Amino acid sequence: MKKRVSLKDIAKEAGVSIATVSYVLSKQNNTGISREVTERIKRIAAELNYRPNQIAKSLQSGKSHTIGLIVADISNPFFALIARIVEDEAKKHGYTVIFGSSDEKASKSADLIKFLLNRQVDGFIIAPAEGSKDQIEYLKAQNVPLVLIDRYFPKLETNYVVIENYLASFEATGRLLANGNNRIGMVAYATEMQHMQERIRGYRDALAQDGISDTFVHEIKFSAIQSEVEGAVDQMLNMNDPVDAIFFATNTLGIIGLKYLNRLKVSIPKDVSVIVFDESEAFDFFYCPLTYVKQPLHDMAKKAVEVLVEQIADPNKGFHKIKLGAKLVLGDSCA
Amino acid sequence: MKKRVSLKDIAKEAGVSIATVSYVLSKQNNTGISREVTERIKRIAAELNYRPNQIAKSLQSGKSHTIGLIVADISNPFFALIARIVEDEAKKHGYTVIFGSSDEKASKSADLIKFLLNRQVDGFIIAPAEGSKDQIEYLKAQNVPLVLIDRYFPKLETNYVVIENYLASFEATGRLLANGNNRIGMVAYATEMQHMQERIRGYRDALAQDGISDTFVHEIKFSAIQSEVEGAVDQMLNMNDPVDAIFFATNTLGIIGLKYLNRLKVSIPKDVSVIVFDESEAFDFFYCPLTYVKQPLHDMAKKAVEVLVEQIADPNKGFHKIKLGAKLVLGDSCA
DNA sequence: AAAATAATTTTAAACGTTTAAATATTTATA
DNA sequence: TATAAATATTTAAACGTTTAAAATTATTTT
Repeated sequence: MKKRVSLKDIAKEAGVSIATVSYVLSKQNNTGISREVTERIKRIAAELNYRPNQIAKSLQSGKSHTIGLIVADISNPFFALIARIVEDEAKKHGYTVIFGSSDEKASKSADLIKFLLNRQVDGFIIAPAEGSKDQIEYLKAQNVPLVLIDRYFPKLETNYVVIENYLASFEATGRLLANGNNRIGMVAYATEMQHMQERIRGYRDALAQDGISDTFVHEIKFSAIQSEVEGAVDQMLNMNDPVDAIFFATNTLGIIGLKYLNRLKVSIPKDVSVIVFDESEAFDFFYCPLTYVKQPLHDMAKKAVEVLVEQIADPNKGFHKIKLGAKLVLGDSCA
Repeated sequence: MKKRVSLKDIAKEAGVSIATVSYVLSKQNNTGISREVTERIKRIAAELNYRPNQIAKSLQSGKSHTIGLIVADISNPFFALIARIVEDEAKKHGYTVIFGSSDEKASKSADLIKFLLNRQVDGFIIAPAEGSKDQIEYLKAQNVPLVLIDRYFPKLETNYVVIENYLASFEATGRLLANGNNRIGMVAYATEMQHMQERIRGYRDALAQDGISDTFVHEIKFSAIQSEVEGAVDQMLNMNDPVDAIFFATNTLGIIGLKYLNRLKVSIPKDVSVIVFDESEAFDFFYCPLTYVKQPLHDMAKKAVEVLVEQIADPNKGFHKIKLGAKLVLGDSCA
């Protein structure tokens, strides 16, 4: 790689000191450098195609103007979209994004955090994995600006931007009930993470409010999603008194579950009603327009960047705890 | 943000010079530092939770151990998957990834390249946008290691990892012909980029080889994808002698086209046959299993990282020009 | 024309690291 | 016990930037 042009090169060419060049090039105006020298330096900088070395700037300023984004999996459309919005919003504020995928594993998350800290990111946006609470606490203790997204730890004071999982789930389940279903199963992830537990609680409370005591929650391990979802569906359909509705707690669970229901030739909503938390391009091709919970992803990601940038600028502002509402979009999948 | 622990802090604590600490901590062994001092320094470093400042290392070494990834849109599953694989492969080689989305615009691509150069990335993996040829030439002239992915410029000597677009398209079109279709339309993007032109050429040659002179290529502008795809489909179906098959040249075009065909209640493959270049989660929900071209995305991304890392290590190795085969996966959508 | 003031430019240190070269210390050899 | 040799440690410069403070030069003011 060709040696990059530095202030030194410009200084030599212009016959002035490095400092003079720096003043001219890094302050917008009023630097006390003469008009003539200013112009000469600017001309030479342009001629030599000077590009400031951001790394040197970072070392000097202690700011990298970089934010670390940690999600479960950047190839999951849910997170990919978040990443895209974070990228755009961050750029608006002059920040670059370095991302990493934790695969929902605390160990990978820890590696990523270390890695990104070494690279001196100015702050983090994290969709925390289960068991990563101590990592977040560590960052807090180090006063590293951070915003949790999508999930958070209720017992930990942090900035976060999440959605009203309980309400959304309560509403979705309520819709199934209102449509006459009363044996409603739920397929969720096996995780203590609050967002998932809230979705389950919303489901349970909705049933309880209707005086229904039979709940069927199937918690799926990340390590064997497909087989466990299929097992859960099998179980729910093969009970003595099978379910008449299934509520999938995420995008991925819904896709896998619906694919399996297709394979079983279970007809929706005739044989069983379905609601999915999250949307997906894929659902547009499902023969039956789905009823699903639409998360305000754009707002969530945008807000997260805003909060983070604010925290970086002034770490002593109080915590931002933001819960956004989700919308139940009605299709024909729960009759 | 709390002041980070530096070599200086450790040195002071240990009563030795910074250099000694550096030798102990950065060389694995045989540094000529006494056993006793070595152990003391290591202990103190651990106690203080020392983390090397990667930025300072980068400044000193001239290597950032970062690669820039530029794709059209990170939220497009095609690129999101590439990003994920690049991330994983890069990490294996000790590299971090900074990504950016060009939205197929040369101007955005130029901004991104500047931005990433300022951040001293060691090299680039780029899915180049139309009109970005001069940017790539500039990077070449500056001897910045780079690998093009998915697309390339035939007249420009660079490293690239792409697929055999012509062959794949030829084969796909051949399949439509073999199944008895002979009025075959194609929906592609309006771009001079070679990958798209090759797909169109493959389609044309396949028809020509069968002695069919009626070709219907609709080139869609990025600025109005949905309306133009729908217009193209309308036109193809409302001709005097309508098409009996449609070949969508990408993922996105296919999804939009199929959604529209659904809305028109056009039945596949009864009313019209369909093949799509690329796969998508969404296609799994389409009522008719699709015949599609499956790209070896994993190999492509992995190879791109390998080539880039090799180029960074030794920029004088010759260019790697890699074309991977794609596979036609048979469904029931072309009868 | 000297002194005071203002305008311009340079020096030098700093950010945190690496590393060649110099120096200091210990151990071995004669 | 000098001296040579080997071992251990430090000094100093460098990477490219910023910026306070010092120095220089030019312009006013008396």
